[in-house]
Amino acid sequence: MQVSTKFTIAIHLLAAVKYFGKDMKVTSQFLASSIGVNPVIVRNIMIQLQKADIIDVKRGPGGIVLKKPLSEITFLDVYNAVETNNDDLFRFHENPNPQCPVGRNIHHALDGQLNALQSDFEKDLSSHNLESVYESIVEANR
Amino acid sequence: MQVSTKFTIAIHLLAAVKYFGKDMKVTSQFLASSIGVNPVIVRNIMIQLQKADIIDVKRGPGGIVLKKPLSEITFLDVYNAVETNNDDLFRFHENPNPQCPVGRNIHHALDGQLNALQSDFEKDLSSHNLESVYESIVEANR
DNA sequence: TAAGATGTAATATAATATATGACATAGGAG
DNA sequence: CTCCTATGTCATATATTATATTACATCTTA
Repeated sequence: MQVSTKFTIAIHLLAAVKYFGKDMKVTSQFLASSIGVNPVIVRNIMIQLQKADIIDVKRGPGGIVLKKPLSEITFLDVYNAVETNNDDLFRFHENPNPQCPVGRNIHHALDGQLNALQSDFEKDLSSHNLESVYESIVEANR
Repeated sequence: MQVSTKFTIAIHLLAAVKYFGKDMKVTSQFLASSIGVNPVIVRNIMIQLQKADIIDVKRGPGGIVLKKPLSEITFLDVYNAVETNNDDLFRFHENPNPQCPVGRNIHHALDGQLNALQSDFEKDLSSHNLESVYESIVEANR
């Protein structure tokens, strides 16, 4: 399994909004060209980031605005905004045999540890924020 | 994204081998029935667990043997054995624009943190082992 | 040598990820 | 108030992955 590219695309998108936002109008078309994907992909991610209260999007003349400083946007915020399909990190096989002493109890025996692992992963994600990504890009262009 | 069911299937499999192995011959057919999946799925996972040096499989009369005590098999061992398609946890969008100051540097600006997150996740996985899963199943059947 | 189990190939299906064109609609700019 | 531009959204297409299944060759022990 892999985290989908929507995650890195969203981070790229947010860094680009911060980088270009003060000088020019940032559109989905422009972002799509910087990221290297179709504008519709960008628009869909924009919608997800809006729902997560991370950005504000104005229609008409267009314009994307960050609702928080990058230092307050964590990788977990972006991950949750974008990976909305399933809230369980681990997929469990669905038909363990209830007649079997192992099959009957495997779910209960595992769930606690799987949930703990998911919490750990989320905690790891929340310990990173977008400020350092942006800074690193600014640094590289100096 | 989600970790595939192969992960929980492999854990179920190993717990069942320990649980039943001393009293009876454990075959892929039997395991498939306990787990609730096709025997070929089980055999393929058996092959991956063999390659990872976790079990020994004898042909002919059949028979699966654990090569280590469950306490020495971590979730990371199982995860690595079974999730072999990609060794990167995060998939990166492939065509950031090299003409763009952000696109040109996003990879470098992110890679360090993504690798750190992967290491954290692997460390989390390695802090769990199969002994407690087995114990919990034994306990439930007492 | 026969039987039983694994190793493996071929194939089918469903779900997911990603890409793309088309167009209705909202909302500033003039 | 009208026009233009960019977003919101739909429909569809394609590739990849996950899972399921049948069939059979092959190995090993009894």
